[in-house]
Amino acid sequence: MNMIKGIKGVKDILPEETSRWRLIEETARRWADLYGFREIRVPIFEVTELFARSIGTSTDIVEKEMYTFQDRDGTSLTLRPEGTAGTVRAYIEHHRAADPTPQKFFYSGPMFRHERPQAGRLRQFHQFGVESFGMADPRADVEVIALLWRILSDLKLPSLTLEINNLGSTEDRAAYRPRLTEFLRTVAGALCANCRRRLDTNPLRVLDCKVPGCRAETEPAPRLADSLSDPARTHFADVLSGLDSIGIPYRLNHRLVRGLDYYCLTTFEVTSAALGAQNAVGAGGRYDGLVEALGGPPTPAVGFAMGLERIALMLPQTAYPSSSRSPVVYVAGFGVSGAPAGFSALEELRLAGIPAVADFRATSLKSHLRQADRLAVGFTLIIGDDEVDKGVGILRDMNTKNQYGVSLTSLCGDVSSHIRGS
RNA sequence: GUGGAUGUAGCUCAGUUGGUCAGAGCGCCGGAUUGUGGAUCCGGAGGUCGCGGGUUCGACACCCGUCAUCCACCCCA
Repeated sequence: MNMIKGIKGVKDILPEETSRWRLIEETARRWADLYGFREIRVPIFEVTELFARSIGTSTDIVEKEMYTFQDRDGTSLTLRPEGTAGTVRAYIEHHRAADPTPQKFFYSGPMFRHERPQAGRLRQFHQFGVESFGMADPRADVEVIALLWRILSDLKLPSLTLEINNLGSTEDRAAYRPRLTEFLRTVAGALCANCRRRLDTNPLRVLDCKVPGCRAETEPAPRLADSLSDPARTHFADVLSGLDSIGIPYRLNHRLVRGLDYYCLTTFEVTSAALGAQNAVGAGGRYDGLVEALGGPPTPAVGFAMGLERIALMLPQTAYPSSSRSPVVYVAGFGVSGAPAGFSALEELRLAGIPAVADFRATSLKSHLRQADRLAVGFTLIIGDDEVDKGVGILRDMNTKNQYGVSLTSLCGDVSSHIRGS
């Protein structure tokens, strides 16, 4: 029989790892809460066209990375490759624009992209993200960036850098693009093969190329910053001064270009030197045109997404609680009358709100105590045949080795008073 | 999609130019301790050497193919 294995690039998160995942998710939720974002849960699959229209048809994600399949009626559906599209769709569909309160959402969950797996890159991965709708004010950008920074800082992730850039308005970029393309043609011979191809498809990305030769050649390229309209400049200046005013450190990076088509004005990315090649921990930006492009009212918006497994990868060991003995009672019931009495006691403790465990494989007291030790419980309740005869169990403190008699008829009260006393 | 590295016990890994090389440590189960955990000692279970071909008297080792994993390119969170 063939072993059925997990899908390439899709990982199990085992119990040993879930505590660090909880820490990450709970930290993110707590801060999002503090900043007035409310949780939204949108489907993990949508009509394919939603992603094609929002992310951009010429992006790698849409061109070759989507998990797309046909529904029974022939409709093309896609497993979400990111969270913004679905959130925007829900925002429009439920007429949230008509709600007078701020429409600020956060989400958390799996995303799917058919890429070659490597360190920090999986086919099913998890993102936590936020979207802030309706506010064109630069303080909305700052608020979102601050939230991202606060979450990552709270998690004490090492060597973080926040990079930020101004992409200008859609019109600014349209005006800049031919100027850049014109320049790039003059140095095309010295660029890498990928960049020569990108010259036509997405010239802005050439600026973001990591090949040293390309970087050197494009150094004298005309800068987008020089083609920006006054409103775009002012907006960006206000974002930067906003970050300054609340103490968020950043670095300007005029080469920073996000991969998704919908970004405009502010774009940002937090990277860590502690990761491998895939070093982006979180990223986002403003996407003022997207809601309208998807059939909603003109709506300014900003958001970010962060990669949960990348954070899990770099979360310091000290960040989550070490395994000290927990206030759990292991019930060691053994012998012809002790085993059933132990099983009843186990349930009794649980109903009284006392965490209790047992290993039904163990038959001797020795093997029970070994399991209790492995499970790192604080106490073991020993119930053998002798105890049943006397109507008294033995509660053993696993740290001090002290043992106390507890009445089997008033078990929970006796046990909990000893637990509290320790 | 492209490249490189690696696949031997549950885990981490040895295995010398092909000739008792099917091994160690940890873990697991049991015993020493007939009802008291962690330490020590002793014993035991556990492997189609990723898979399929080929070369050879003989392959865990060499060759070819294949699959998987990891890392990098690309791209991105």
